[in-house]
Amino acid sequence: MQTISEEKCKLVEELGLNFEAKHSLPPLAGRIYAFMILSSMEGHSFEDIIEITNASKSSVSTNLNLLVQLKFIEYFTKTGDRKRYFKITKNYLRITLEEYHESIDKELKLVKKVNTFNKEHNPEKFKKNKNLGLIFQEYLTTQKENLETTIQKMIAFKNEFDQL
Amino acid sequence: MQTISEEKCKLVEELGLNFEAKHSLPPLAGRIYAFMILSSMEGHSFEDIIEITNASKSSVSTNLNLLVQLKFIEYFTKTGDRKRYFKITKNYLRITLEEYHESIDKELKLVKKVNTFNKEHNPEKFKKNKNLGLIFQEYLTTQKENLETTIQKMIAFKNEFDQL
DNA sequence: TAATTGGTTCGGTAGTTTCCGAACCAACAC
DNA sequence: GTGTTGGTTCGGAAACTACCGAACCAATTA
Repeated sequence: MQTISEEKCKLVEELGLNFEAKHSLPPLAGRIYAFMILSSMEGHSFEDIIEITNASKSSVSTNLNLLVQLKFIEYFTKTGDRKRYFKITKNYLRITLEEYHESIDKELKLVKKVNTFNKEHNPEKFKKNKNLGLIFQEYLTTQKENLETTIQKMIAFKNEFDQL
Repeated sequence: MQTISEEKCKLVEELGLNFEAKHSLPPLAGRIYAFMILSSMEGHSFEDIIEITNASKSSVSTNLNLLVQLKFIEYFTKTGDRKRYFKITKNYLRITLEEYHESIDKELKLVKKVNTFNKEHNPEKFKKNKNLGLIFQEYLTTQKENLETTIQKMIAFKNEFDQL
């Protein structure tokens, strides 16, 4: 029976809630993901995760598969061992950023649409709020650009790292 | 019976879903808020909103009060008229940004906690991922700073505007 | 062959969310 | 007083979500 320290347990809950909210995942998926982030790279078996999360086989199966599908985690096998071992993907930070990027891009497009709509249909309101609207739009653009350069940085670092 | 154009109707749905997700609001609250953003500043009565959203009195009441409490919308009255008229608050963009700020601040604190934890408990993993982790942390810091300057800009503009 | 292991699929259930209608309340009109 | 208007509160229904257990399947072992 595997146990984890109380400190880790608490952090798993906190992180889990965060993932749940940020990526709209089911609670169990959030906890599994959080646990993986706080663990050594070696990989955890299906059974390990059942024990640690205190959840059923079926729930763990469903949520592991979900996380794999979303590329947050991946699994590997060992020769002469039918088990699958799970760990976070090497790219999990980049994937997170790419999700953020998509989200902000969507919001930016919406804001532009709204501005166009109001400019046409509520011209007085648009004039009054024009500058605030533009400040907001500018903010989103900056955030998006920062995301893009960060993603580039990560990719660059990854390449450099893999050369070693 | 008040009706709105199909174009506006579609945009309300799209924007509504976005608010729902970004601020974790009930769907109806999201739609009401979206509708307000796309309307003239004049204010809409309780009844207007019932007709436009095709929702019940009770649901509209609940969700209007929620939006007021969250300061996304506000209401005013007219002398000799018992009705309340609702419109988005002047600060709704700033409030949105402040919500984002709180959220990113929370995430940044968590990331730092996780880095500290892994540094102590999974030193090899930490060393491997150190740079990626720091890039991520740096990204969050930049986003937070951008939010802060944007909020300042909005406040500054607001003051300037009110002087007129 | 049968038994075990590792994991998936399916049906159902408990819990939660969102909404509604009916009853209600307060203010005003008659 | 009674009736109407503007809005709130409460109980419950419908829909959705997250999870579980049991049955199942496929690969391996005996």
